[in-house]
Amino acid sequence: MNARTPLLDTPPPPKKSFRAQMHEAREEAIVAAVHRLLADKGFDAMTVDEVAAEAGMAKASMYRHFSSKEELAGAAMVRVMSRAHGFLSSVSPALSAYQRLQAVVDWLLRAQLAGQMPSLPSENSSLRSALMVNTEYMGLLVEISERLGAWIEEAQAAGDVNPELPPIAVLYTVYARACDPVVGFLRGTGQFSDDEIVRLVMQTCFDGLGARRA
Amino acid sequence: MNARTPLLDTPPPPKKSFRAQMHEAREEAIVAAVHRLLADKGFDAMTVDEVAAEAGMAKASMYRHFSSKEELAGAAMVRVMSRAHGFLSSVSPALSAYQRLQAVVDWLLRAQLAGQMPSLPSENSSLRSALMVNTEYMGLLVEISERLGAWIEEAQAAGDVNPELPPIAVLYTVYARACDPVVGFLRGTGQFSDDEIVRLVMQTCFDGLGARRA
DNA sequence: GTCTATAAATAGATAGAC
DNA sequence: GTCTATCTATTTATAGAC
Repeated sequence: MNARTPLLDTPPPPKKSFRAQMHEAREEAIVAAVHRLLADKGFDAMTVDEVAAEAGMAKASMYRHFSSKEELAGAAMVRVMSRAHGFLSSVSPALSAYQRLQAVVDWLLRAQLAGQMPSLPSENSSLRSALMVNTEYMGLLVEISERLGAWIEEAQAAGDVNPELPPIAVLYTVYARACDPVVGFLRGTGQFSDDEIVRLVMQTCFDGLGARRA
Repeated sequence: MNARTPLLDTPPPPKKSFRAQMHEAREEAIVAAVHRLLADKGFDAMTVDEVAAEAGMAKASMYRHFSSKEELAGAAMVRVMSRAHGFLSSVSPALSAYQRLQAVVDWLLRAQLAGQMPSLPSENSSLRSALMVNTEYMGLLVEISERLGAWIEEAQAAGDVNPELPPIAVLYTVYARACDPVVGFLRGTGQFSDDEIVRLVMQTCFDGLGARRA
């Protein structure tokens, strides 16, 4: 395909009717509600009645947009992954790979503190299989993983990340910060500010519990 | 109280009727089923019908032993805490505090790998409040926390655990290994043995992701 | 004490009027 | 397209016979 035919790639970009805008606004309200409830109580405990109530519409109307609870959660997860992807793109390439990874963990922890990190069900769930066949979700997941994977190998080559660790283990450890219960535990004590919590968890994540002897 | 009056502390220890033994055996079957299902799918997704089926009895019979789903989960959690408490008591006092903490994390990770670690619901759950008023559970939790807390401070005094970290943060980080999703992720790849998974997670836990420079 | 049968409430999902 | 009203299945929990 020729680069001189952009119309074929982006047909009518600023051509949204009023109805279409309303449609998107309502869908956004639904996804936002799912996003919040998913972070608040998880997929199993979330009910579609709650979602409809929080989105401010009738349940049947909601089902015109999304045809199942799994699809609702999928849309919310795509939103989360989109934001993560957007953040990755915003990280300054001037930073070292190690610093970029730290920025990612920082972002994940702050997103969790802000109540924006959905808690997915423990494996063996209907949601897991629904997400696996969600091409938009999986595409974002793969792209994020590849980008982070490259950063990890770069940081290992630079001697900043322990080169003995398999990159996949480092990647999963970074991902796991998105649902690290230590964040909630520490906040529950009431002894720490959000900044302190982020600092503590980041320190244990990158430096470990053990003392670093000189 | 005099040490020469043990009967007052342990009234009729080996005085169990056959019926009482059957009673306990059935209760154990129930708790074991809850334990397994809780680890498998979590509290919200677990149904009492499943528990009764797996325990091999009618649901109504089960309700004679435990009067609610929360109580079922509470009993299973008490069992988990009892095992943890028993493990703590079995750790050799000859080990350094740091080594004892490592033994605890090792035990938690292997328990999770064996599918014996219940996944509790994300805060704001009926189970949380039920556990908070379960005196047996809370008593075990406090005792375990105090013992681990002492080990942590001892390890910090010895210069083995980073003394800049608040002990409570170290404690929570240790606890969190019981539900670390990295374990399941790594197993899902099929690339690592259980021993390798334990080694990798323990390394990231105690040494962090960052390289340890000489 | 254990069972079968059932109640009572709630879940996800749809019908059909407007 | 949105709503009210409803369906169907499932869930927690109990009644009552044995």
